[in-house]
Amino acid sequence: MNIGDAARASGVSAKMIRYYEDTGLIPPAARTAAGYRVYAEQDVHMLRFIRRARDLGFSVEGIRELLGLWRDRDRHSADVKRLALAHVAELRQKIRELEDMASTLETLAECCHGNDRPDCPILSELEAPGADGAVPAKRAGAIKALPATGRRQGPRS
Amino acid sequence: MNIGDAARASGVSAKMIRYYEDTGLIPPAARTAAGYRVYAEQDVHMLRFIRRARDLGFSVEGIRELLGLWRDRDRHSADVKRLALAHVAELRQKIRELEDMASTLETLAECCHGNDRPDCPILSELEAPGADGAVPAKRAGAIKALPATGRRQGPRS
DNA sequence: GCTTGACCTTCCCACCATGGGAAACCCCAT
DNA sequence: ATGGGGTTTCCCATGGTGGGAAGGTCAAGC
Repeated sequence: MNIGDAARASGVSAKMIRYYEDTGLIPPAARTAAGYRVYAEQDVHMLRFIRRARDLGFSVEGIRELLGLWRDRDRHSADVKRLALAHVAELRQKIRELEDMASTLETLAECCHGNDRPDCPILSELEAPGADGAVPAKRAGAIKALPATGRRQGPRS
Repeated sequence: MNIGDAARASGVSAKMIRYYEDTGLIPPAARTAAGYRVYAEQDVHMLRFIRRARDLGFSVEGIRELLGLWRDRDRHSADVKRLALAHVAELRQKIRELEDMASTLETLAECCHGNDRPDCPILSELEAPGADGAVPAKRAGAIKALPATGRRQGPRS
């Protein structure tokens, strides 16, 4: 199986498969005499594992740990659980931050007439925040525009 | 006022002020004979505006639009409101995706004994998803490790 | 005046995960 | 043998942010 077939079968793009190999997330693939990477069902299995972990929002580093446990037949499920719950905590933290932003902004928008006049409480608040601390004090980064949802190189869509 | 002072006064790091200038988000600052950037209160005002918009999760491009409206005395508050509500919708969308991930993972974790035995439903699900579609089909990117919350160059902390 | 330390300048590099594209090569079917 | 589609490596871009080096500047204290 060539890399393109593995990509289609796993839902991980060929580009990313090479990247995962480069960064040591997955072991180097076998090669044909001509240098083509060759994949077996087992490799596709692993790629699918990775793909699903990404779908659950794990970072590549997180996946590295998950893969370690996956391959370790003597693993303790407690370790997996700990990893998973730590990730859930991160997700919930992020959700809280986004929710704070959204509700603040929504509140401001509700106060805005939304007509053809220039006065606008949203801009006023950005100019000089009210003492009510409507704008949260903490940074959490912009909304990383949802990276093109939907598998880009998935099984022939 | 030099760039360091403007940074402290606005909560935007000197690095980022230069970056915003480079990318045209803010106009080029005046310079001393020696080439030092010089800022007036008005510039700090604008930087604070930017800073607060970032705190609300706006992207730099979004801020570019906000700044345009801010500077336009003939703006329609409806345009500001539309921008704000569109951003709220983005935030809520992202929240939904993260919430899906978190709840899926939490459910799986609840089913995991979390002991010293190797069998673990979390890994099983990653290996081969149950037909219940526990793993969401869409990608939303990993959790971009919360970028160092707290103003890094804030007003003399 | 001279030194010292804090500041400023530009330029390059790194992160993370992903895609785009070029130049070259390979394989298979007609 | 030719053409089309696969593959290889390599470089570049994204977005926002920081780190750091090499060199210029300024102000305070001696």
